[in-house]
Amino acid sequence: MDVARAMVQAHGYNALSFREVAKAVGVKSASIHYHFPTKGDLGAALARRYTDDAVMYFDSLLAASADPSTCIRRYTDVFRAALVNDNRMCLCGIMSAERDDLPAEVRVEVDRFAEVNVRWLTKVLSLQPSGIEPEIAQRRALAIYAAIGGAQLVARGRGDISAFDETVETYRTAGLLP
Amino acid sequence: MDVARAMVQAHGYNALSFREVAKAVGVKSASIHYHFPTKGDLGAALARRYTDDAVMYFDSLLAASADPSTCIRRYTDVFRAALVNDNRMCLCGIMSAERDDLPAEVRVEVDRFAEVNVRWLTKVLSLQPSGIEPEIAQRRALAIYAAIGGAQLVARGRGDISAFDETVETYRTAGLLP
DNA sequence: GGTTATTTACCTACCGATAGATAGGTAGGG
DNA sequence: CCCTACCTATCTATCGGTAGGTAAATAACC
Repeated sequence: MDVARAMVQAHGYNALSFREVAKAVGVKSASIHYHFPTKGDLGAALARRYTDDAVMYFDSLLAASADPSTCIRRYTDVFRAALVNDNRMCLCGIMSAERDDLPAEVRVEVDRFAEVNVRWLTKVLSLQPSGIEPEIAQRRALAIYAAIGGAQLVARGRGDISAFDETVETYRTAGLLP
Repeated sequence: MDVARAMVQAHGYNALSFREVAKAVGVKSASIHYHFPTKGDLGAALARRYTDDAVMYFDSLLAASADPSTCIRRYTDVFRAALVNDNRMCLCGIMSAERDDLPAEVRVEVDRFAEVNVRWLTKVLSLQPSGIEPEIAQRRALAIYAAIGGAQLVARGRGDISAFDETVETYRTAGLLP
């Protein structure tokens, strides 16, 4: 699954191949089918684990610090880390570009990732001492999620992490990020 | 080329198929190869025309109005229009997700699209009466380009144009957009 | 103007590679 | 004894791309 995840993060769901995964881990492609009968099963398992891991990490951030500014900083660092790690994308970010071609079981997991991200961001924004209406917080959360995803995509295209850093910093000074 | 462009906007470069294009226009795939010997030739031609059209339209916007706020509004409307039109993506936006797998001749065109967008946005931001340093303007332009692309991707995933509208509006009230 | 040569834009019929998926067999540990 | 986790072998579908042929339009020449 680690190999498959890396493949998708680098080249998208479509480029995920049973034969390539099998070759990388030293077995035959039929053996992968034994654990994941269809490609949709494999893709859904990847996205599910990815989202679950994210939820756990994000919750641990909130438990460690109630400061929105710090939380958001750690949040953007997660997306930054994907770029640092072999110029990869967020698994569900790159999959969402192929959304219409994904098997249904994969699509629901990709959608869930976006949902939990927005939900968590909404919660963090609501912690601000200044106070913010729930509906506004949710819109702002969606805007942040979209902006970070876009920044990751653009920075990866440029192969330049500083482009990501400067873009996120621009979001901050502009007032989009707390 | 219109058919091919629509296919890429909907499903990405990888899903672009000579046979599918040929079927849609009522010829055989070999006839497409006559005009575009390789898939890279076709993809590069699509991206080149797309970028050239964008440059022409953006320049006409600047000629029609020197007001940054109005220009940016028209700019975001271009990306909005793609969503309205069959829930499509920006051609080069979706291609940039597959950047590492693109033939070189396609990749340079995709990169050029991002470049001309950032350049144009930089020029528009520089028109602001408040005055802005060139380097800051360019960073801000990149941030805007990334944010709009991200908003388009997220809104398409939700199949909800109002998500795009609200996100752009949030960018505006936050101060990212003039 | 009429004839010939060339080019354009398509066609049929393939090729090799690769994809996901399946059937059926086998070694080994509990 | 049987189940887990692999294997070999193969299927069908689709991919980009090529070879070679053809009808019609166009250009060149006498």
